[in-house]
Amino acid sequence: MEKLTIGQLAKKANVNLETIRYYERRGLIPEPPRNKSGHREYSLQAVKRTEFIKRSQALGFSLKEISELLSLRVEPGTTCGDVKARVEAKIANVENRIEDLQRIREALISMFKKCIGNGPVGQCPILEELYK
Amino acid sequence: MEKLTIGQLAKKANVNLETIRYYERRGLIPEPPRNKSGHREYSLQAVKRTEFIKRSQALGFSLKEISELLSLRVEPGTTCGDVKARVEAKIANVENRIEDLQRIREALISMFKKCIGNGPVGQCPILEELYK
DNA sequence: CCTTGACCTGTACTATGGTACGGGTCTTAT
DNA sequence: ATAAGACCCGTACCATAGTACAGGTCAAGG
Repeated sequence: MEKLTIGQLAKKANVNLETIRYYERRGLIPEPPRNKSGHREYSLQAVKRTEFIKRSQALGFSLKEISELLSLRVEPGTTCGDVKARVEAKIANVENRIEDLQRIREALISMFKKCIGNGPVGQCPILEELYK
Repeated sequence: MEKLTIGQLAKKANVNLETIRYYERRGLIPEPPRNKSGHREYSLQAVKRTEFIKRSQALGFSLKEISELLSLRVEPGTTCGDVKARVEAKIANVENRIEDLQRIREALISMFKKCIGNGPVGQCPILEELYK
């Protein structure tokens, strides 16, 4: 069974070494055994765990939510539906954020159109609208 | 000319009193004159300034960007086009964020569909996909 | 007279997700 | 033998946008 140092794990998982120690402090990565010098010894499982965290982050989950997902995996009595519910909630959350941004986009575009783009800033319709 | 205390300004602009002092430290609100007791004395202009900040924030501008917008108003030689360019950049930025979120949404929905939703968490296709 | 409320200053703390650094130990190669 | 490199721990620092709190002053009302 291959063993990795923290530096090797960081390289394999493509994260900063300090990030690994941070995830350990946050409980996202289990504390690994130590060798006789007190150095952390990781298995290849730790690479997968780290990648899981990164993939979940890329899908919009916070580290707190990721801990919860990881807990689901080990809590007795948890079903697939529990995981599915998290994903469903996240989908709703992402959709809300998209709608907020679309409203913002509309407002910005409407301001943008009002401004001819030349002339002094004193009569800028954009600033006037923002400034009331 | 009506004068407002910091508390009255906070109430009128619907923000926390500490937020006003924070904006002053950040240079977003000019330091107002003081009365004989050293208390800040605001004009009604300060309400407008605070509302400008809040409106701009709601459109996705950071406090740093808002300071820049405010500086444009007073820098000599600034044109309306300078403001317009900021808005255009922000529109592009918002559109990018929308696209990112839409990709995330698609990925989440595809995971969601793969999961039947019953059965133990051990075989959950969502966790399997994330965990690789 | 003295308490209450609103203000003052400066600093610390919140959340989020890390990153950096100082000082110490341990292994490995030259 | 010793210097380099990787690791250890604990703490401080980064950005963002505030919020809270301690300890002090001041004016007005009961």
